[in-house]
Amino acid sequence: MERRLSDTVEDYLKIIYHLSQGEDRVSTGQIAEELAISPASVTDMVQRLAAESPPLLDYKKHQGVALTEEGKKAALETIRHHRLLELFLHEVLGFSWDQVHDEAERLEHVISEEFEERVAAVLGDPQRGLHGEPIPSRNLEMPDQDCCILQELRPNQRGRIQEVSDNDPGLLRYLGSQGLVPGVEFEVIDYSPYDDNLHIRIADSNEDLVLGASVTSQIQVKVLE
Amino acid sequence: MERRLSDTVEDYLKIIYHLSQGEDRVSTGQIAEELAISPASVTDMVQRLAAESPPLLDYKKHQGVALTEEGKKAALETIRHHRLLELFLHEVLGFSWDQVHDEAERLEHVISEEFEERVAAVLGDPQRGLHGEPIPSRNLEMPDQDCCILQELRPNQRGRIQEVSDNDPGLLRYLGSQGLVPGVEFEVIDYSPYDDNLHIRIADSNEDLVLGASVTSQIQVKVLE
DNA sequence: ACAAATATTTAGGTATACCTAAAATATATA
DNA sequence: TATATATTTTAGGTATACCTAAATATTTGT
Repeated sequence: MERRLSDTVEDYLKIIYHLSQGEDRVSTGQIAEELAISPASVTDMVQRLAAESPPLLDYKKHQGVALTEEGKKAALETIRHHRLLELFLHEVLGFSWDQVHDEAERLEHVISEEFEERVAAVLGDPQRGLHGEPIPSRNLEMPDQDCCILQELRPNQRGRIQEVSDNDPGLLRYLGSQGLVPGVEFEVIDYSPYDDNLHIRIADSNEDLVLGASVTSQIQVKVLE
Repeated sequence: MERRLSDTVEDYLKIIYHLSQGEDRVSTGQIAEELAISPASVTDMVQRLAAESPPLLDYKKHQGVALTEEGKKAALETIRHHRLLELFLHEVLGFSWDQVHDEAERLEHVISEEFEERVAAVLGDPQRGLHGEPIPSRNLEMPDQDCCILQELRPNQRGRIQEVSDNDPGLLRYLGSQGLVPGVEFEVIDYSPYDDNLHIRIADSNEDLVLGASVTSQIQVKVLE
């Protein structure tokens, strides 16, 4: 059970975990897309990971893959590392919230259990990451959160920003500059069906923001009644 | 000039730097020994590194290798990372001085310039590492220190511990328990030529310590008159 | 100086993780 | 339902970084 996985394998499992959100199985094409490698390489790899003992993936030709329990644990371990590291880089070393992703992406594969535990302790065992993401617990339970995508809200609905996607530094700088950070509450004022723009008003503010789909699709919110 | 070197290449350069201390050239056999791989693999690699442009090593068949300026800079960069990380792991995360080496060994290859600079800033731009090692400056100048190995001292000589080797956790725990840490002054009381034992007395202490060659060879000292 | 011992290099081979091109299978459309 | 399109897989190939066994060069001892 205590196999040491390569950085590459950890990346595959992590990506498959993320792509599995809401989906039953994940296609090799999607994985290739995300990892920016050829579909043939992905087929190669997923066959190998499904052939491990115990297998990390469930794979059936032409039907995509799903994580096994084993693979899911490994993915959550890496995701826990990533999110703890992002928070640590910000809180302790003063990285800005758009700088942490790339650094964490490399560090997540090499830190020890010891490092993970000391970082968690220094941060006070946080439940949420820098961008609002839930952090899997030490025993790798992922807290489930019921939230939806800002893009899906319509006028008169109110919500609270729960999580923003962490991998586009430019987007993060923009969100930061507009005050669109986890915890902030807002109301949807208007919606334009043609360009999919959403007009929102942040609580305790009198300026409206007009956000396109490429922004609203990257923000997870909790709907407030 | 800004090539990205693999972890493996960085390890070769670092080891060659360390083995070069005092030596003109380093043999492939020595490198193989240190890296615990076969001499044939080392020959392979050093030929490749000498063939790079610009070359990282100077290599002549059967005559060992020496670092080029380029190779030396790369080695010092990795060594700077390593020593800053060891200090950081101890000071900020509370790792003990025998735990830091292995962790730093993995982290040193993946941290960015940004990370390096922030860590250096948090630590107050330290000149010496956790085990007393000189830390190369940001512009990769290695402060030269004139010190010698404790093993070479003889009765009536006094000295100050300058640096202890960082890679053997057991040895480090022992040294720590005996108060043999950088900065400590002592006097050599006796020397046994047959077993190469050194009897020393730590300043402001009344116990003698008897240290074998496997210990005294791992401690660098500055001789005091 | 020369043989024996030691060190180094060459040759050929392995696993990982990627690639392209071609073949096979699935899905969509007429 | 048959064909066109898109997706996935197979086959064969590359670079890195290691290996063992055999060949070659160097060093050591007499």
